[in-house]
Order: sequence, then structure tokens, then C-alpha cells
Amino acid sequence: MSDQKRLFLVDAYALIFRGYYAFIKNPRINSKGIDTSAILGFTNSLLDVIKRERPDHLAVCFDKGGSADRVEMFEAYKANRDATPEAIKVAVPYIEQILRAMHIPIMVKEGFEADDVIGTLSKQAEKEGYKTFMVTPDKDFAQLVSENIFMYRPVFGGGYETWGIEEVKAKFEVDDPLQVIDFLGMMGDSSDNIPGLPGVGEKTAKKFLAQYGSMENLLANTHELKGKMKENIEANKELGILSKKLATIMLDVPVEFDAKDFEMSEPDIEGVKNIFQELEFRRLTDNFLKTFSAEEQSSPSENTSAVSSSVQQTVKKPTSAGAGQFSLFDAQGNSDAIITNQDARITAATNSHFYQSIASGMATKLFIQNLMKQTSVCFDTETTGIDPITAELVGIAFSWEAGKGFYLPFPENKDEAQELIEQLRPFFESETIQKIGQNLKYDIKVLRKYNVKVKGKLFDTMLAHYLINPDMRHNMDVLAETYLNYTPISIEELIGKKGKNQLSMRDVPLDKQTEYAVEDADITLQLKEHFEKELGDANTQKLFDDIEIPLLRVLADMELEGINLDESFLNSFSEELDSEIKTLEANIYKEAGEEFNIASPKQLGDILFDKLKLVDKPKKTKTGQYATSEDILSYLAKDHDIIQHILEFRGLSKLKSTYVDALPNQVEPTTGRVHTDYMQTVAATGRLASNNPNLQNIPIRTERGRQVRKAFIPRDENYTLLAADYSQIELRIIAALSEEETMINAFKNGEDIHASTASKVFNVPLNAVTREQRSNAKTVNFGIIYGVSAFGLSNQTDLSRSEAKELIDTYYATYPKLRNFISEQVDFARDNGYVQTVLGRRRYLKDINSRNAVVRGAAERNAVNAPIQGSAADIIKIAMINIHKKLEEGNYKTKMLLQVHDELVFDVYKPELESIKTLVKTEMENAYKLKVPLDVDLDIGDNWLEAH
DNA sequence: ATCCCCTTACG
DNA sequence: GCGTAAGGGGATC
Repeated sequence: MSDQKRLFLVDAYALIFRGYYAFIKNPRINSKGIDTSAILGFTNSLLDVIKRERPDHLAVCFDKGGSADRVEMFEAYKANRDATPEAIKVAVPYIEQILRAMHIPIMVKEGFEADDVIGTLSKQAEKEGYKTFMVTPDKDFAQLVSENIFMYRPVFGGGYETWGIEEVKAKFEVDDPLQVIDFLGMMGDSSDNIPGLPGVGEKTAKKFLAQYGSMENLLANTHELKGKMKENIEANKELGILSKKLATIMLDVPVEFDAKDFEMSEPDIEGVKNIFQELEFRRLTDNFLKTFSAEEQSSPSENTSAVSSSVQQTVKKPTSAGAGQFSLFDAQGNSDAIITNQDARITAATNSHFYQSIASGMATKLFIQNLMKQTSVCFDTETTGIDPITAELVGIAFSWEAGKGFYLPFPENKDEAQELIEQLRPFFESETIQKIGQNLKYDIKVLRKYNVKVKGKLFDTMLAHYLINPDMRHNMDVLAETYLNYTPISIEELIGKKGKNQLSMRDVPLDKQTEYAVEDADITLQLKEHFEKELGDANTQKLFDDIEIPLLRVLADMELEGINLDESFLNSFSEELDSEIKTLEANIYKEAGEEFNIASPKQLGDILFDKLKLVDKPKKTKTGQYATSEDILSYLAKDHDIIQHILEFRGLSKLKSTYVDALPNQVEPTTGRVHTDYMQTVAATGRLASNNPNLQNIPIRTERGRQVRKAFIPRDENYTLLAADYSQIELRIIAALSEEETMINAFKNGEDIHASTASKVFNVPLNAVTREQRSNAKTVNFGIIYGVSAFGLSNQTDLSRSEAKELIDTYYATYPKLRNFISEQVDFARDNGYVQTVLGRRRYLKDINSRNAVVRGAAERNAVNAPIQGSAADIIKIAMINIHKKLEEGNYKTKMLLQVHDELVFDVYKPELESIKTLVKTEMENAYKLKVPLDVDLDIGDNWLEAH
């Protein structure tokens, strides 16, 4: 590089947006509920540029007030951009603070865009002999590139590329960077709302530029074009000229390049640290200090240890110690000292580690001896598939020291595999060795098939993180990147994308298996260290130890147990539905006058509203289609037979495809039963979710639908199904938490709560409450749980908006403490950034202080709903754990099979029926003590429908 | 094959 | 109005 002075001009918003979207699937929320994604992303990029390039001169440019000139030229200019996300709006003042503390100048000029400011400054600096680098991913800037002006573009996946004249010429296929303006003018830019020439995209624009060189020359020669293209362009010449103007970056903004001002200087280190501390950027602080300290290199530490000669080893060292690469650990092996560098992530290739696979025989014996001496071990099973019931063990990885681990491959032969697992049995069944894993439910289920029970204390990193931040995702890759700044080998890299050519883990070479599997165990171990602390900070240690971890074993048992399904019943039901659907189809085609796909909302909307014109002003969905949902069609059903038939068609098709036909396919051949998978970490409120198949949404509300429940049957004639469900648990919780005496007493007296509410709200005696009054009271009762509005209530009932409002007002007057409770929840969320359940399960509400009323409203409803829904989830989880324990201790043959949020279903061995009924009712009703009694209804039957 | 949209099933 | 899973259609690669 020459000794020419170098100026870096940063396009602030471009990097802020980029930072924000980089975290969009996994936003960073600090304990105060601030979404810091954009701030973190921007600051990381900025430090990265400084560290890589060590610029002499640097400034950051912002937009302000948009471009007055461009809006004047073209009203729609940038008009239909999405509203700026809340996180970005709150980010800007912080970023300005950070820049001020770093003593980096902020350039902004009212009425001009950052493009124009950067353009003007770079041309001025060029005259003074500077080399200028415009830090932005935005292609528009290519027009400014010259001999001394470059684009410095962040590229996807990390790193930067520099665009000079040659690069711009190649990318845009032009002779001069200035032609980029013509290029953008021709093809337009939807994000900037530059209209462009109709029918001209990237390809055509390049062709035109090669041929005509400029917009003006193209427009002067349109006679040479032909067909539709000729018409289009001739009719839009003005638009072409306008587009080119809009795409032109201005070079005469009233700003001045002052070399002295832009010179890099010492930052106010304490000031920056304070801001980072407020934002809770711990690792970024380290990164900042390294960036601005003279000694930024740290040499990689040795993490290897003596290796026995009988094992195959794979030791990797950092490939280089160049800038941007770091050791994973400091000298103390302290993983908290990791240096983040978003664009140069640490991967196995850059990190020192020691992973080894263990050969059979003596090596295994020695390994197991060593394993048994440990007090806490992380393990991860590798199998032939993702379904634990059919998957076979391919190997198991172990790690008990960060950066180090072992892989024990399993033979394909079943007897030999069983022999190996027998050697490991003492480890898995040890009560004293703690087992650490990511999603241990899976490993436990796999091992159970080899007749091994995992005992001892457990630590599941996925569950830990679910409690730390339930709104995030919890797969290991995300956790590793977020908390360790480490990118693990992806499973796709190993076995290929899913589909036809995907390999089984068995087909992967042993050294690759070892690298992948031990890495997972190693990372999981490191995550555990991290989360242990955070669980304490969030006060959720008890929830983890007493609820989620014990529940994991309960769920594993329920899933392995499965439920018996009456397939022949479903098959005949399917035929019955099929013939009815065919009849309905024929009727609908006749009424529509043509055949079409009734199941396609798009085609259906066109038939109903374009062809038949059933309504004057049909409603549209947000994507511009006609809305044809149940609630809209129901209004029309009584006037039009076709609508009635369509609704019936929909109902029957859904029933058939989702349940009647799908369920028999989900029967596991090896067990003859249906095994759902309960997901313990997806519902933000603490509920479980069920999938493959979902057994939590089996129909019950319509007569026809609930027939499906007849297909769920006991194990055999010696068993019967028992369904136990909490009566009104959410209303009981809100009554108890709000301490609303009137409602508490109604529950204590065993009253019908909706009738009781109606009697009080409508001021009539309990026995004079009409059906309609009860029904409206019921709607409000439920509405309260969801955070009701007059608007929502009137939509749900026959009441008008004002009647609905009056009803809500009277309701609050009747139950004043309920209203207090609601505002207390919202206040708590505003002050703390989260709300919590009876057991302290938190839900963070980052939007609770949003200035956008719609967004804030949703957060406020969450503040009310999450503690209620979540507390109900907490309570049934306690009941499940206690019941499971009692069933084991009592050696009952009865098994718990299903959980449906407020209901548990059991396969009861008939001789045990009476004691089970008492056991279940007692445990459920006493799972948690509230100021309101809990009440459980029990039902028994030869299928799930009868048991209700 | 994969993603998004719309609709609908449950608590 | 809260929380989920899943099917089919249709666009896109």
C-alpha cells in the first residue's frame, strides 16, 4: 500500500440495517428489554473496519430528513419503504453516543442522504490527494468509484471486498463507473423506489448500455427497438430521464472535508465502556479494548495433552495467527474472554482443539475407566436418523474439558453394538456422574431402545437457554454462534442436504464423524458453563432443576409409550367422508357454472367475487387476495347455497386430510402405536407443543370432527382410557393472582363461573341468567385472558362496539381488582422488561415501551396473557412430574400418554382404575397452591371421545 | 425441493 | 384479543 492518506466514509444506515437483519432470526435483547441487534451489528462492523484497515481518517455519515430534492422530483421516492423497525429507531441515539465517545465525526446534513454526503466528501478528499473508501454494501455508490475512490463492501459470510474501477466495470459490464447511473436508471431500484424503464431488468439494462452507452442515447434511438419493448420505452421516456436523476448521487452538498476533523484519535475509553456496559455488551468491550490497544495480538494457547498411543488422534492448530483470528481461550481457559469478530468467526479450522476417536478393545476399556472417574460429562449420540424410535447408534461423543473430547464409534452389528453399550452402562446408569447434553430427551430415548436408562443429575443446554430467553431459538448452531462466537460444522456439510442423496451418519468417514460429534459435545459443555451463570441471574434455577429437567424424563416416557390407534375405524371414516366430499364438489361446480379447485382460496375468491359477484365490496387479505376465511363466508352462508356447500367441503377436507388420512400413516410399524414428539422449548409461554403428529389439536368442537377421537383407544381389553382435565384453570389463575374476592368466592362455591359473571354484570339473580347473557359473559371472561378490546369483543359477539365497551366497563366495575391486575402486569413489564409466571418463568417483552401503538398493544396483551397461560403450563407440568413419580414408585401398569395443555390422558390398567382416579385427581388438584381451589374432571371410556 | 400464504384444528 | 402445528396451493429455484 502506498503512503497516500486514506479516508474511510461509513454509510451508517446501510450498516445499521445490515446489522439488524443479521440478527433478525435471533435478536439480541438485553435485560432491560432493549433490542440491541442493530447497535451490536453496526459497532461490530465499525470495529472490524478499524482493526482491518487502520484508517488515518474516518467519518460516519447519516441521512437526515430524506432528500428534499428527490421527493420534489418524484413524490413516490422512497415512499413505500417499510416503516423503520423499532430496534433501529432506538439504535440511532446509542450509536451516535458511541461514535462521540470514540471521537469519530458524524456527518449529517438536513435534507440530504448519506449517499450525497459521502459522494461530496469523497470528491473533495480526492482533490486533496486522499484515497477514499466508502464503507457500504449499497451498489448505488459504484457510480462514484474513481482512481482514488473505492467501495469497501462487507460481503455475506464475513470479510470485505474492495471495488475499484476495474471491479465496477466488470460487475456492471460498463466502460465507466458513471454509467452505473444509467444502469440504475434503466432497471430501477425497488428499495429506493426508482421506477426505472418498464420491462427493463438487469439483463436488458446491460444490453442497452453495451449498445447505446447511456440513457439519453437509448431514448434518442428507440426507433431501433421493436415490439412491446419499443412501445414501453417510447411511452416512458420522461420516466427514464427522471429515474436517472433519482439514481444520481449529488456532489454539491454543503459539507466540508476537514482533514484535521476526520483524523483518527484516541477514544474516550471510559465513556465507551460505560455505554457498552449499559447496553450489556460484554464481549464487545473486550473487542473494543483490543482494537484500540497497541498490543492486540494474543497467541493461541496450547490445549492439548498427552495422548495414548493406541488411539487415533485429530489435533488441529490454528492455521495462522493473522489479524482477525483468535484463540478460543485465554491462558486461563476462560471462555468468557472470547473475542468477537462477527466477520471472522472462529470455526474448528481456526481453533485449537483435541478430538480423538477410540479404537475397540483395550482403548475402550481404558477410556471407560477414565470416564468413570469424572463427576460431570457432556455426551452426544450420533445415529442413523432423526426419529429416535427407529434410529440406531453410530457413535457417542464425550467431553468433560473444553476443547477436548472423545468419540466412540458403534459397530453396525446389533449384538456387537449391544456389547459396547453394556460396557458403557455403568456410566449412563451412574447416579453420581452428571450428564450434560443438548436436547437430552433425544439421547435418552435412543439409549432406552438399547435398554439403558440414563440416571444421575442432568443439564440440558437447550432447556437452560429456553428459560434464559424463551423467545429465541435454541438449536446448538445458533447458541454456539451467539454465546461462543463459534460456527460448528453443519450437519449438511457432513451428510448433504436432505432429500435423495443424503448420507447416513454411518456413511461418513470416521475422522469426519469424530470432528463433528466431539465438536458438538465440546460446544455443549462450553455452553453449559455459560448458562449455569445465567440461570442464576434470571432466577430460574429452581424452574430448571425442579420442572424442566424432571419433565424431560417424563416426556421421554410418554413419547416412547405412544398411543393405540383404531386404524380400521379411520379407514371406513375416510371412505364415508370421501363420498360426501365428492357430492359437495359436484354441487359446487354446478352452482359455480364451472369446475375449479375449491381448496384454492385464490381460485375460490375469483369465482365467488369476480364471477358470481356475491358481494359488492369483498374484503381482501394483506397480499391482495380475496379473503375467504370461515368468518367471512359464514355471513354469506344463509343467502347462498354455494357458500354453505363450500364451508362443508372445507370442513370435511380438513378433517380427512389432516386427521383421518394422516393419522394411520403416523403409526410406528415397530410398535403399532402413534408416538408424538413433545417440544419443550418452542412455546414462548412455557407450554408444550406436540408434533409428528400433533395430538394437541384433535377435533372436538364439532360433532363430525370429534368422531376422530374414537380412533384413540386403550392398549387392549384390559385397559381403559382416562382423561383428566383442569376446569377453568386460566380463569382460576387470574382470579387468584388478582385476588378478586368476588370471583374467588364464585370458584370456592363451585358456581358456574360464566353464569356467575353474567349474574353480576347484568345484575340479575343467578337462576335468571339467560343463555345469551351467559354466552356474552363467557366471551368477556376469555377475552380478559387475552387482553380484550371493545373491538375484538364486538367481533366475537352480536354486540355492537358501544355495547361491547359498556359490557367491558361494567365487567371491570364488577371485578375492580382484575383491572388492577392487568395494569400491574403492564407496569411490571415496563419497569423490568419482562413478566413472569407463578414459578418465575419469564417472558421478555421488548416492545412494551414501543412508540408504535399497535406494536405496544400487542406487547401489553402479552404482559397479561403470558403469566396466565404460563402459570397454567407450570402447574400441569408439576402435576405430570408428580404423577409420573407416583406411577413409577407404585409399579403401576397404568401409563400417562398425552398432555393437551389442561388435560392429561392415561392408559389405565383396569384393576388399578380406582386408585389411579384418586391419585391423578389428588396430584393435579394439589400441584400448586393458589388462593383458588383447582378442580379436575375425570372421564373414562373405551376411546378418547367417550372419555369426555 | 423449499418457502410463504391462507386456512383451520386445538387449549 | 393469547399460544401452537399442519395441510394444500402457488411461486420460485
